[in-house]
This record gives sequence, structure tokens and C-alpha cells, in this order.
Amino acid sequence: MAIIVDKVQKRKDIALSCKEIFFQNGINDLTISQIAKSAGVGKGTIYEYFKNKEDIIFEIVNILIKERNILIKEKLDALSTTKEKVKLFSRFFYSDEDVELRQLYKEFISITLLNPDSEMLSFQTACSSEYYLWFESIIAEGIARGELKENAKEFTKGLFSVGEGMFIKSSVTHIVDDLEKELHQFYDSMFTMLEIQK
Amino acid sequence: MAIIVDKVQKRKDIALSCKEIFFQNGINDLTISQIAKSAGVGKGTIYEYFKNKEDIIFEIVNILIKERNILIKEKLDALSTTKEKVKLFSRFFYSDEDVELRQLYKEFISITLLNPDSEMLSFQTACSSEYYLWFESIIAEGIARGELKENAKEFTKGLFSVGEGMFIKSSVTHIVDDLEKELHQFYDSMFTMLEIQK
Amino acid sequence: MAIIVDKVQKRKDIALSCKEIFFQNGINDLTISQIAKSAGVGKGTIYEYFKNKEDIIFEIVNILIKERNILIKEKLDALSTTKEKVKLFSRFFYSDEDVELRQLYKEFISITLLNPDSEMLSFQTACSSEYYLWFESIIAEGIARGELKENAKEFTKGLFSVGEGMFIKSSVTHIVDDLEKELHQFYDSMFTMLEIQK
Amino acid sequence: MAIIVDKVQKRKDIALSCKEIFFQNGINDLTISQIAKSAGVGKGTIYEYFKNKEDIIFEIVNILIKERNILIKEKLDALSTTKEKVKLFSRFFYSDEDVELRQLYKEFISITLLNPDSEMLSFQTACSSEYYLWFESIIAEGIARGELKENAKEFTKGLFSVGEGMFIKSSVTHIVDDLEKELHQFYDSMFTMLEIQK
DNA sequence: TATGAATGAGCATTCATTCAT
DNA sequence: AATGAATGAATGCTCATTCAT
Repeated sequence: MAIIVDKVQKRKDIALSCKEIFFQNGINDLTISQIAKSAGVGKGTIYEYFKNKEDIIFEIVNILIKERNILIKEKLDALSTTKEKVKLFSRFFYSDEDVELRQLYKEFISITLLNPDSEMLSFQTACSSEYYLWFESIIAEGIARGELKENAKEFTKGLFSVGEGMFIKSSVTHIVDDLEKELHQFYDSMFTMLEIQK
Repeated sequence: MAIIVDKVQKRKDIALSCKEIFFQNGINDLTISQIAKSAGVGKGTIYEYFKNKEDIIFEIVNILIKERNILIKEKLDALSTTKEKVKLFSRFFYSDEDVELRQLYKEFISITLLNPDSEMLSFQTACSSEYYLWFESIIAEGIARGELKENAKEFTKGLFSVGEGMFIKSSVTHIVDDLEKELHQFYDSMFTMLEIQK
Repeated sequence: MAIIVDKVQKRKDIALSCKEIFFQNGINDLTISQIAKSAGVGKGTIYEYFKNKEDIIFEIVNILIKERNILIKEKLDALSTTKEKVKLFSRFFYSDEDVELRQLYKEFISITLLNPDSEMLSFQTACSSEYYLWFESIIAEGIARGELKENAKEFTKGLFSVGEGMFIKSSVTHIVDDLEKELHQFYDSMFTMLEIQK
Repeated sequence: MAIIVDKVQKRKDIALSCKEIFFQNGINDLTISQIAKSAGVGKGTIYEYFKNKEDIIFEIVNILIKERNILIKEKLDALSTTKEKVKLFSRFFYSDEDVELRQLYKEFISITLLNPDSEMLSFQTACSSEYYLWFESIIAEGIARGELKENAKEFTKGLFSVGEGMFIKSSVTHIVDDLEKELHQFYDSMFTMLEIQK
């Protein structure tokens, strides 16, 4: 009988094999030829495992995000206050360790803003939703634990979005110079108002 | 001297002549040939007045923004409360009347995220700064008039950025469904905390 | 021996299994993958029974032609005059019931014109010869029965080819508008000259 | 001012420059790169003068046909009888001097049978119509001059198409072995019946 | 000052066929 | 006998910018 291949695993193998050039060249300059070469397979083989170029990118990003999510989860568990947890979320936008993934995120946003096709939107929604649900539960938990006032819930989406907003502004203008400082300052001020003083 | 004035005027003429196709086709599908044709000049002539394609786009966007700013200023003056003024700013992200300019804004962000060259950043900074300074003074004035608490100042950049963040999220994911509602809700909650109750 | 019979039968089974997609997609868009899928076998298995893709098409067309020939033969026997019999042959080029086979015929001609390799020519010759021999005997019989003049024999190949010629012209130009009418008119005029008046 | 180029002439120049490779490689294997190279211009320049690859082919074929038509017209004028004139038309299908154009004609038919898009049909119609009108007037003239019987008119389309039909049959099968002989024989038999005996 | 002819790099994708198992 | 994973060649078209006139 024929060779049986773990399609799922091979997808990952191919995707991971080009992680480096993906980071180096960015999404737009990544060619199928490069991917095939770095994966050590023929170009045709790529299309046995991926529907198209976009599909490969989705797979890579998916893997990277999942890797990162595990780390985040560990770190979140290690933190005790809601403020620290919220701040941890915003670290992605400025920390040195996320510089590569952040660059991809920019390209992703860029592509989606230009071509908001449904697959792209769905993929981005899937990625973001997981984050947002975590974020929501952190705020809810903060209230439940008597750490935050009841109305903190009303600020959930705003607290979640403000990082994104400042990130974009800092990426496309000089208005936000020191993103890290600005974010900390904002969250500090917010939590001063939202935390129940003991 | 007269010649210089003509140059400035002709820049505007050329830029304005293609405003329509600019809105219709978007930035990426706007070709120099189209611009030349709609302006009634040769392709070479375009390069007598503009350094490159980007330069033309800057000119068009500049004109459009200035047009819009005049309108905004009028509307701001007609409003009495700080909350209303702040909300007016965020209207850009969802109002029907700004749909075309908003589309361009998306494309602009998209381009800048990919190619954050200094000219692009400077231009975007120039555009945003003016807005931000207005925004800053509105908050400051709100405090001065005893409408807002002193610490409202600490939220200026956050209040300014949250619209951007939700806008991006609503553009690239399905997480923010009803942008208008979400924004109003956030600002209402914020101002409940920031306004001095009488 | 039994195995050989199985091979022949399996060829037919595979060929017939994709008759539908063959009609739907045409020759060029029919892929080996589709054939294998619709036949419920692996791609490699196809090559156990067929030399190559062309071979599969030959098999399908062969089956379809044989099916059609039986029908034609029945209809021919039911007709009494030579003119009617000749006209029946040309029905293929315009009748609604042959629309699918006609489409394949076009594709077949198209392929053969581009790649007149010997196998293709032989196959087409085999298909056409049977028809032509019928046609020839019909004319001969018409003469023998005193229905047609002796010299009618000289027009055999012409009468046989004119349908093909008009069909091609109607397929690649707008010159022949109403193929059915033109053919009838031509045959009527011809038979007026060839029939022995009583 | 700018350089003024005779666009019409340059189209012809480019088209003619690749006449040779056109004959050698056939339509399908003719690449834009080859055309550009043989014309001594950049690939982009090709698209200043032609809408697409098909457009180039149309131009080449157009030129070749016009060249040939002039020759045909001269030869027609030199012939005295209608039979000779009609036979001259069919020479295209077998004569040695038309071997290259005939090859193109095959490819053209092949392409059009597969993709009968309107532009292709229109082009082919334009080419064929001119021929057909000539053919029609030759028959009409033959009748007017008392050379042919009145009813010869009814055979015009048939006489025109039979050459095409036999040509296709000889191209895709072995049924018509000696196309030249068969055609002559058919036309001889036809004219025996259509000519007014003196 | 105005023109417009010329340029050329760059890239995803399909699918018949093979052959190791 | 049956399979299905792997392969890789091959190509049209766009458009910002330049520069000779």
C-alpha cells in the first residue's frame, strides 16, 4: 500500500521550516519557491498541504500564536493583581521579546485593512477572540474578587482596545513616543479609579 | 514669484482633478496614467509638480483633511460639553458621511504599517498632531472650566487612542460589532467617572 | 483469462464512472484526481488500466459513440428514403439531444488539430470510418434501388464532408447562423439534382 | 515636445518582427518574452501597442491574410471560368505555398473551438466573411454570365464549406487521403451538373 | 515647460505521471 | 494489485519613473 503521511504534522513541519525566512522577509516577500526550498520539498508538494500561500501564512502564525499563548498563560497565572495581568497583555505591543511576532502582526493588520476578505477576517477574529475572552474573564474575576469596582466591566473593551490604538499610533506617527510608558501611565490612572481602595 | 504660486495652485488642481477616481479606486489602484488623464496633462508633467506618486497622495489627503477640519472646527464650536466634543472626534470612525475618507485612512495606515519610511511617518504625524493638540486642549479646557476632574488630563492619550484601537479591531475582526455603540458606551462610562458631579 | 476480462470490464467501469464530470467539465478540465475519486480508486490504479489520460478519454468516447451508434442504426432502419438517411447523419451537428457529445467532438477536433499524433489520428479514423462506411453504403444502396442517379456516387465524400465544414464554420464564425436550415437547404438542392424523377 | 510614433506602423513592425518564431513555434508556444526580444523592445512596450497576447496574434494573422488576399485577388482576375475560381479558393487547404498559414489556421480553429469567446469569433468572422463574399459574388457572376444554371446559387454555402469539411477530416483522420484530388473530383462533379452545356 | 514612449522585474499555481511500499 | 505522496516546469502582465525631444 501507499505511504501514509501525517498530513497535520507535515503541515507544521513545512510551516516551521520557513519560520526564519518568514521573520526575515516579512509576509509580502515570502515566495512559494523559498518556502519549498527551505522545506526541502517541491513546489507542488506545498500545494498538497496548503490551499494557497495565505494558508501557509495562517499555519505559521497559528503555530507562533499558540506557542506564545502558552507562555502568556503561565505568566498570567504567576501574577496576582488584575492590573498586572492587564498590563501583561499590553506587553506584546512594546516588549523586545515579541519584536518578530509584532512585525508580523503589523503586516497582518496591513493586509487585512486592504483586503478584508472573509477568510482573513475569520482568522484574525479567531486569534483575537481567544485573547479577548481571557481579558474579559480577568476583569470579571477582578470584580468577583473584590479587587475592582462593579463598573469596571464597562471598560473591558476600552481597556482591551487602547493598547491596540496606541500601538497603531506609535507605528504610523511620532505622537506616541514611548509606548511602554504611555500604556503604563494610562493603566495606572485607570486602575486608580477602578480599584477598590482598602 | 508668480510662477511659484502657479506651481502651488497647479499641484492642487492636479490633486483635486483625480479626487473622484481616488475615492472610487482607492490608493493602490490609482495609476499615474489615470491621474495624468484626469488632470488633462501628460504623465511627465505630473513629475514636474510632484516628486512621486506618494507625493500626489499626500497632496490629495492634505486637501481632504483641511476641508474636513474646517467642518469639524465649526461643529466643535457648536458643542458645549467636553463629552460631546470628545465624542465628535470619534465620529470619524463610524459615521456615514466619512465613509470615503475613512477608507483612505485605512489604506494609509496599511501602507504606513508596511513601509514606515520617515516621510510617511512625518506626514501622518503632521496630520494626527493637529487633531491631537485640539483634543488635548479640549480636555484641558474641560478641566479649566470645572467640568472635569483634574486627573482627566492623565487620560488624554488613552481617550484619544481608544477610538483608533476599536476602529482597527472592528476593521480586521468581528470582535467589535457595533463600533458606534461601543465607543459611546466607553466614553459615557469614562465621563461618568471624570466629570465633576454638581 | 478471467483476469483479462476483468481488466476490460474495469476499464469500462472507470470510464463510465466519470461520464458525468466528463460532460460537465469537458476534456481539458477533467483531472486524473477527479477520475480516480469518482471511480473510487487511487490515482495510481488508473495507470494500471490506462496508459495515460488520453487513453481514458478514448475509452469514454468509445463507449459514448457505441451507445449512440446503436440509436442511429435503429433510426436509419426506420427511414425509407436516402435523403432522409443522409439528413439523419447531419443531425448530430445541430440537434439538441447531441449537445453534450457535440461539445466533446469539438474538444476532440481541437486537440487533434494541435497534436495530430498517430494514436489520436488512428482513433479518430476508426470512429469516423465506421460512419463513413455506413454513409457510403447508404448512397450506394440509393443508387442500386434506382432512387439516385449513377453519378451520385461521386458526391459521397462531399455530401459527407459538407456537414463537418458548415459545423466548423458555425462554431468559429457567425457566417453560418442557422446550421440546421443551411444543411437542409443544401441537401434538398443536392437531392433535387441527384434523385431520379419518376 | 514628446516623440511622436506612428502607433499603427509600430504595431505592424512588432507583429512582423516575430513572424518567423510565430511560424516556427506556433501560437501556443509563442511567449511575450520572445516577441519582445525579437522586436528589440521591452516587454512593457509590447503592451503599449497590444491589449494582450491574443491581440498580437490577431495583428500578425491580419497582416498575413491581407498579404495573401492581394495575391489571391490577382490570381482570381487571371482566371476565366467559375470552376477555376472556385477551385482556387480550395487551394489554401492543400497547396505547398500556404503550408505555414494553414498551420496557423489549424491552431486558430483549435483555439476557437475550445474558447469561443466573442473577440475570437468576431475576428474569425471578419476574416471569413471577406472570403465568403468573394465566393458568393463569383458564383453570382457565373450565373449572370450564363455560365452556371440559376440554381447554382443554392449551393454557394455548400461549395464554400465542403473544402473546410474535407480539410478538417483530412487533418484529424486518415479518411481523406489525398485532399487535393478529392476536392478536384468533387468540384468537377458539381460543375458538371451546374454548368450550362453549350 | 511639457510630453509620452519606453522600460523590465517579479511570482503563484496546476496536474499528469511515477514509483516506493 | 493497489496506492497516493511527491514532483517542477512554465508564463502573462502592470505601472512608477525617466529622459530625449
